Amino acid sequence: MTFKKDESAGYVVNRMARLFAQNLHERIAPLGIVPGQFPALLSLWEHDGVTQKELVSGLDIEQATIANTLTRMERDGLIRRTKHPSDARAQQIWLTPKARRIRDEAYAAAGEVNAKALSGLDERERAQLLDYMNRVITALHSSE
Amino acid sequence: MTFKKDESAGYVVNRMARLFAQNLHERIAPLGIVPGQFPALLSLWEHDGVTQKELVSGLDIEQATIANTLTRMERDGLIRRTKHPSDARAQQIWLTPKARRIRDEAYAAAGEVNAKALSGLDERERAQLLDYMNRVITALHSSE
DNA sequence: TAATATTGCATAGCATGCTATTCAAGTAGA
DNA sequence: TCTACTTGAATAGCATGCTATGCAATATTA
Repeated sequence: MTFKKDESAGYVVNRMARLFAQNLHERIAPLGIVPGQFPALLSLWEHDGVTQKELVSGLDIEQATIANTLTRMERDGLIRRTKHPSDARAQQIWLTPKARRIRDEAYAAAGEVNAKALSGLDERERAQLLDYMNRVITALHSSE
Repeated sequence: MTFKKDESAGYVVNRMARLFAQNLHERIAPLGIVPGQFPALLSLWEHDGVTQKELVSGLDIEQATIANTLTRMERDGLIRRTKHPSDARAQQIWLTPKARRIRDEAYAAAGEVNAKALSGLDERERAQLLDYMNRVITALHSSE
C-alpha cells in the first residue's frame, strides 16, 4: 500500500473526530440532546439571554450553522427566543428549564467520553496531545 | 469560564478535523474533487475494478456513506460502474482517465495540507501526535 | 427444490457543517 | 430626510456522515 492511513494526519484526525462524535452521540442521546448542540449549550449554560451574534462570537462555528442548530434546539425544547429590547433584528436566546436540568449529566457524559478517549494515555501524554492539537489548529488557521 | 475549549479533547478534535477538511477542500477544489472523495480515491488509485463491498472493507466509513459518495463521484466523472461478471447484485468500480490524471496533484495537495498542519511540530512531536491519536482511536473503538 | 437466510447495494431521513444569498432593520452621510 | 451602507438572522443549496430499512439476487437448508 502506497498510502498508509494511520500515518496520514488528515485521515487520522477525521477518523478520531467521527469516533468522538459517535461516542458522544450514544452517550447523550438519553438526555435528549445531540453533539452539535453541545457548543451552544456549553456557552448558554454559562450565560444565556445573549443574541445569536454574541453566541456565534464565542464559538468557532459559522453563523448559518448556529442558526440551524438553534432552530433544532428550539424544536427540541432546549431554548426559547425572545425579542431583543432595543434591536428588532436581534433576539435573545434563553435556556429552558429542561436544558438547565440536564446540564450536570451532560457535563458528566462529555467527561466520560473524554476519559475513555484518553484512557490509553498518561497525564503527560494527554497534555502533550492537547498542546500538539492546539498547535495544529493554529497552523491550519493561518491563510498561507 | 467553567469550560475551557482548548482543554477539552472533544472540542479540539472536532475543530481540528473541520480545519483539515476546509483546508483540503480549498486546496483540491481546482482538481474537481472534494474531501469526502479522498478515501475512495486513495483506495481506487491503488486498485480499482473492485466491488463496493471490497472498497468499503478497506475504509472506516459506513456502506451507506460510500454508496452516496460513489454516486457523486460518478456524477462528477471520476468513476464508472460495470456489472460484476458473476454476481448480479454487485458492480465493479473503475476510475476514469480524469480521476487517474489528477492522482499526483491530489497526493501533492494532501501532502501540503498535512505539512501545513504539522508545520509547528518537529519530527519527534509529529510522530508522537500520530501515535497518541491512533491510541485515542483504539480507545474510542472499544465498546465499553 | 421450496422456503429461508444472507448479502450487495440503494434509499430515506436526519444532523452537522460550509458558502452564498436574501431580507428586514438599523446607522450614517449627503 | 432620503439614500446608501451595514448588520442580525434566516434561508438555499450542497457535502459528509450516520442509522435504519428496502429490495433483489444469491446461498443455504430442510
